[in-house]
Formats: sequence, structure tokens, C-alpha cells
Amino acid sequence: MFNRSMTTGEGPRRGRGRPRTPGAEGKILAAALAEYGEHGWAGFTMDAVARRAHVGKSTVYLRWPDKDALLTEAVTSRGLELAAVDTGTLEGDLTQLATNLLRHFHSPAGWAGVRVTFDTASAPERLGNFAEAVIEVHGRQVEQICRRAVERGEMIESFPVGALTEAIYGAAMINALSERLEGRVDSDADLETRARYLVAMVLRGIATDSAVS
Amino acid sequence: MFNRSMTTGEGPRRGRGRPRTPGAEGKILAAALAEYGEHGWAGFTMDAVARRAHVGKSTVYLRWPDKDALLTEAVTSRGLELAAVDTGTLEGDLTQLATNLLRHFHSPAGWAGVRVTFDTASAPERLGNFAEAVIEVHGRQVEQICRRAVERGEMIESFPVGALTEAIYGAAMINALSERLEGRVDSDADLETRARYLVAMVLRGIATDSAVS
Amino acid sequence: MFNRSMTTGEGPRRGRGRPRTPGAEGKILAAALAEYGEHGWAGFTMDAVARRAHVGKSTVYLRWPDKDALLTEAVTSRGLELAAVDTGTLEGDLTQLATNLLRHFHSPAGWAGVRVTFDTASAPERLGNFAEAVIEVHGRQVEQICRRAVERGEMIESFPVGALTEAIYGAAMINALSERLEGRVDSDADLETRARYLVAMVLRGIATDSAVS
Amino acid sequence: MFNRSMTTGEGPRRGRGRPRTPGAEGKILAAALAEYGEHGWAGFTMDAVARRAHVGKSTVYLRWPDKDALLTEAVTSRGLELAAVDTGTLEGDLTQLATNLLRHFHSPAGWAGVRVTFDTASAPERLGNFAEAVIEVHGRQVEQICRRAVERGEMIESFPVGALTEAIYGAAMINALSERLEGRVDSDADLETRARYLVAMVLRGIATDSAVS
DNA sequence: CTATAATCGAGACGGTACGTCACGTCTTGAT
DNA sequence: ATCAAGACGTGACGTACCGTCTCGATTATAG
Repeated sequence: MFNRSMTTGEGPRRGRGRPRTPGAEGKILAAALAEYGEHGWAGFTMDAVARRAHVGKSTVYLRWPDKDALLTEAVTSRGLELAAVDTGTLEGDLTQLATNLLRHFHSPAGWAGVRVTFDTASAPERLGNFAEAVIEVHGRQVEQICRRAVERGEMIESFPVGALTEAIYGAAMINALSERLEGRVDSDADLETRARYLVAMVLRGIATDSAVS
Repeated sequence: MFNRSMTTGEGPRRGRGRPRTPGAEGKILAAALAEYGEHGWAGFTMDAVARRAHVGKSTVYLRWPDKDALLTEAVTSRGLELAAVDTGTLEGDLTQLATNLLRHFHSPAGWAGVRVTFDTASAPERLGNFAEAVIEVHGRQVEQICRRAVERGEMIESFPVGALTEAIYGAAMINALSERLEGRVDSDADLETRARYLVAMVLRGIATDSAVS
Repeated sequence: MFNRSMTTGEGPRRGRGRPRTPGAEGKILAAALAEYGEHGWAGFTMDAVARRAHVGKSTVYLRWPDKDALLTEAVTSRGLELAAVDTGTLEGDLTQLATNLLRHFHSPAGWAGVRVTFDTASAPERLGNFAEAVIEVHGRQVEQICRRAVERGEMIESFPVGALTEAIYGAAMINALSERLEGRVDSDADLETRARYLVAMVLRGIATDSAVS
Repeated sequence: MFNRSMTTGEGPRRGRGRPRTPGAEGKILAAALAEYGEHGWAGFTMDAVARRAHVGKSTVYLRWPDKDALLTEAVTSRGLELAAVDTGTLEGDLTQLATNLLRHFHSPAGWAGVRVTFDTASAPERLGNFAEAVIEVHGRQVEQICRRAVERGEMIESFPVGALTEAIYGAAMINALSERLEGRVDSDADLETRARYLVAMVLRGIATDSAVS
């Protein structure tokens, strides 16, 4: 995303000089994520990251131009992974997706991803790449689930996918947020229960006259 | 919240020395909110706030103990307001609430409130007060709407209010987030449309076999 | 020389804000001279100076723009002092002056002054002030001695003072230089002997046909 | 002095790998002297030297262990040359020597030599070699001149040679120093005039009662 | 009317992290 | 084995901000 080795084979450089230490990227990103998790944004220090990764500051600054960039990529590379889902039914897909999301947002890396997403959204001048990555990774998922559901006739055709996406992602995010605000620690079972309720709601609604089964 | 004149609601503070300049609080809070909105947390500077408010740093530090406290109160005082809602029907209430929320999160102050909420949740050691304020302000709203709906028989009794709250708040928040990430500018009409879809979903669901009306 | 408090009463500032800590200048200059003496120019560190003076780096950088400036002033203020001389005879004056100079250049502060003088002369873009100070302090001394000597009829009138100054100052400087290069440690008596030989030479010369008495 | 090809004067260095590039030493030394002359010690950079010499850093560090060593040799090899002198009379020898010295110290390479000499003297822990070289090159000169003069009966026998050396070298050095401090540019004729005055002084003195001719 | 005292704008203070730069070392492929 | 290139760990540079402190000036009450 920032370091040259990612933008492959474009420049005139062909391996002149000492190559960049292969493991360095990973060590630094891991250290960054760990520091961020332990001390938060205000206590996130480049010196500490370098020290923890057993790496000089120059090695860090050769790869990322500044603190924001490092943190953003640390989160992008490890805080945006989401397994694909395909169970055969709409309810199954959505329940699986919601569970995955809840687990993701409750995990340190996932939560870090959330924070950086909001920071990025608040400072649009820097790093629009991250925004695109988020949209790419997460936007597709619900879209595909809905397409398959419509093909199977399980879903109202005309319903805007965006609203569904927002509700599910938003609910999972808020759930993770409130866990932290209230000092709760939700178990895996709690998350699954919450996921089922959420899916029940978006599938069949909460109004009494829509409760069919 | 932090400064004495607020905690001691006992009237016009009698003392010997020079009284605190009346307008200072407001000017500082406004400046803080503006700085935060423009530069984000990383670029939020006490010196800049004081300069922007045409105030000395001591005037700021006499009122708030540190940066977090000032920022928190700035956001609390202007980024957490939400009008009460009571239209007589569940659908009306929820639509009104969702519209209010969307407008709120799309506004600068509301968005700042969101950011601080996430920052606070990530650094639990400081300023739990803010977490309580958020829960207090926002938690009650949905609860009351649901209580009235249940009394009117409009809503499944057993449905957990939390899941509904999370879905609505989360959806509104994500909507504001994605507006910024994608560089959109949503009109008021857009927001109302989105609110109606959202409420339709949580009320009657998106499954084909639940579409009764 | 650099800090505002020296360029008195010119600016519009009239004591607004906290005044600069009075003792700070002295402490910092002393620390700088000590560090320079112990570690030399290559090992002369601003952090170390600040630490030794129990002072923050900002306090140093408020007064001097950079390392060169601090070092230059440290030396100027303590490495350029030279007692006035007036014994009544030319030989007495010159002997006294030469002894003083030898002692001065052999002392740590005096030697530091020599080094900075040469550094300054090599980088004329920075800090010509120092050059002027050196010329001012040292140039006058020999001039006055010679004027008195001419009035007393002890000295060839037409002889250029500059050549005399250069010989005496240069000899003293080289003597200190060679002491260090050779690892000698000259005693006070050594210095006085050297001073007498030097004065004998410039007064009566080394040629056999000029040895009158 | 440091690199193997110099210390082992045993001929054309037979080895297995690629021989060292012949012109490299000279290019690097020249670049070093130029950089030192332009930027002084504080701005003297190994990277800049290598870049200016169109050479990799390893090529430099294969030959000299560190910055000091390179600089010292650069100066030693080009900043210490001094032509031998033998005119047949003491006055002629000294005048010639003084003129040579003045020209030398006023030249860039000679001045660089002066600076390094002082730097070396201030950091005795490193590079005593340089000190020895200076003493070797410059010390002998005056000694021989004086020996011949004594043999010819032109000079007081008992006069210590050191004092004379110091006076002449010091005067020349100070003259070059003051030219730079005052921003003068001395012509060749100026230097010769100064040399004559200097020699007149050390030969016959400045006292009125010693002026014989 | 004077003394006392809290607050004001300004800005210096001791610290700490920033992002840059140079050191001297190391590692590559090419000569 | 040496070359040019350039990444490496280290550590100082000079800047900016934190939260504290000190100043003279202002503005109220208390005596």
C-alpha cells in the first residue's frame, strides 16, 4: 500500500543495493497492532513500535511515511479479514455473517480496524485507499448473499441491499462498542444469540402482524 | 461536568476574586469542537483551541483538567442532543427516531460525538463518564418507544430491545460513515428514504414469507 | 548575543508572559562548556547539555537557535576573558601579556575559545559576531601596550603592530597546540620561561649582530 | 596510512579477487578535502564524500575505518606539504619559510590542515598519528635552518629553536585566521611584506636600542 | 477607598515524541 | 575480492505539544 515492494515491478530499480529485510514488514505491523491494542491511539509511539519489533526507526520510516500510514496499514492488513459465507439458505448465510462480524468486531484486531476506519473517515485528505479497501472487502459480502437469496426466492426482490448491510454491520459494530463502554465481556454464546435475534429481526421484523411462524 | 460552576449548581458562585469570564466556556467548547472536526484527534491541540478561542491556556486548564476532558465535554455538550419522539404509532416513532439519528450523525457535531465515543471505548482507563452519558442519553429513547408499542400491541413482546437499538443506531452510524468514506453528500430526502427502508425492515422483515401487507 | 534578553528593550514585548528563568543562561552555558571540554565537538550533544543543566531542551532552543550558536556563546562568554596589562615598561607589559596568553590558551576554557574561533573562521556564513568579539577583545590589548611604549621611546615607531600581535598570539596558541599534540603538561614555570624567551626575541631579535646588551 | 596498499609497501599486492580500483583513493581524498573546505567539520558527511567521488560507501570504508581517519589522511596527504628551504643566509631562509607558510595557511588545503590539527589536538584519544606527522613535517624545517645559521655564526647559539618555530608558525597561522575572520583577501604581495616584517622582528627585534642598521 | 484575591492573556518551563539525517555495518548482484 | 547501491540499527537533530508555572494586568468582594 505504501512501501515500494507492494507496487510491484514499476520502477527502474532491479535489485540494486541491499534488499529490504523480508520479515521486517510483518514484524513491524504485528508490533504496531500490539502497541495500538495495549496503549490506544494516544499512547501509540513509533519509537515503541520500532523497539518492540527490534528494528530501527529508519526501517519503519522507509516503509511508511508516518504514524497514520503505519497504523492504517497494520489494521488494513490484519483487521479487515472476513471469511466468505455460503450455507444454502438466506437465514443461514445471514446468521453466519452476523456471527462472524460480531466475533470480528469484538476481537482486538477487528476493533482496531473499526477505529481506524472512523479516523480515516474523519480525515478524508489522507489515505482514501483505506476507505476503498473497507468498501471492497465488506460491501461484496452482503451483496452476494442477497443475490443468491433473490434467486432462491427467499427475499423481497426490491429491497435495497444497502439498508440491510448497514443494519447488520452497524448492529455488530454497536454491539462491540457497547461491550467496551459498559465493561462487559461477551462470551461466544452471547454473540451467537445476538446474531440470531438480529437476523430474525431483519428477516421477519418485530411487528406483531408480521410474525408468521 | 468538570468545572466547578457546573458541578455546583448552587447558583451564582460567591467568592472574593475575579469571577470567571462568562462567555469563556462556550467559546472554548466551540473552538474545541471546530478544531476536532477540522483536524481530528491526532491534530487536536490545546494551544490551537486556546488560540482559536482568543483565550489563554490557563483559562482552559482552570476549567478542564486535560485534553481528554475538554474534548469529551465539548462533544457531550453539543454532540449528544437528541429530540424526544412520540408520534402515537410504532412505525411513526421509529421513522422519526431514525431520521433524527441520521441527521445527527451526518452533522459535524454528531459525527464528532461518534468519534469520541469510539475513542473513549478504546481507552477505558480515561473518562468512563462519557460512556455513561452516551448510554444514558441514547439508551432510554428506544426503550420508551418500545414500551409504548408493546402497550399498544404493535410489537412482539419478547423481542429484546437491545437488538433493535443496535440495528437502528448502528445503521445510522454506518450510513454516516459510508457517506464520508465514499465522499457522498446525502440530502435530507435521502436520509428520510433511508430511514423508511430501515424501519420497514426492522418492522416487517425482508423475507418473502413475512411480507403480509 | 542571541537571546532576546540581551538585545535590550527593542521589541514591543514588555514583560508579558512568564519571564525567562534568570539562572538558566548561566547553567546552560556552564553545562555546555563542561560537555565540550569532556567530550569535544563530536561528542557535544544538546540533549546532554540540557540534561546536565537540569533544563528542558525547549529552554535551550528558546535561547540559541542551534548547537553552533550555543557553543559559540558558551566560549565567547567564558573563553575570551583577558586581564588588562600595564607594568610601566614595554618588556614588562609584553612578558605579562605573553604569560597571560599562554595560561589562557592552556586552560580548558581558553582552548575551547581557540577551537571555536577556528571553526567560526572556517564557516563565515554563521556567526560573524564571534569574529568581531575576538578582534575587539584581543586586538586592543597589544595596540595600547605599543602606544605607551612608543610614547616612552622604547619601541621603533614605524613597526607594524599587527605583526607583533600575530607573533605573540600565534606563538602562545601554537605552544598550547603542541602541548596537546605531544601530550605534554606544561607547568606554570614552563610557561613563564617560554614567555620570557618569546619577548626577548621580539624585542631584541635572535641575530648575533643585534645582541647589544 | 590506513589502507593496506599503503602500509604494505611490498609492491603490486597479489591477491585472488578483483584489485582495488586504482584512482579511487585520490578521488575520495580530493572529495573529502573539498567537502571539508566547503562545509567544515560539522557539515562533513561520508555520504556526501562518496557521492561526490562517484563511489560507493563500501569503497570508502574499505580504505579508512571511519570519518576521522579519512579526514585526517585527506589533510595529511595534501595539507601538510611544505617545500624545503636553503638560500644561504638566515634572513633569506626565514623569509622564504615565512612566505611559504603564509601562502600555505591561506590556501584551502593548508587551512584545512590547520583545522584538522586543532581538532586532533582537542580529541587526543583518536589519531595521535596525525600529531606525529605534523610535528615531523614542520618541526624539522626550522631546526635545520637554525643549525645552518648557527654554523654560519648568524644566530645567537643559545636561543631555543622552539620559541622561534612557534613565533613564525603562529604568526602565519594567526594571519590566515584573521584574514578569514575579517573577510579580507590578502594578495601575494601582502603576504611577502608581512613575511619580511615578521623576519625583521625575530631577527633584530623591535626595541629602539637594538636597531643597529 | 483600600486591601485581598481569583481570574485573565501571555508565554517560559521540563518533558517526550515526532520525522529527518548521518554514522558505520551489512547484504545484494555485477565486475 | 572489490565495486555501486542502498537497507540496516543506533542515536542526535531541531520542532511541536503537553500540562505546569509565573508574570503583570484586571475585576470583583470585604473591610
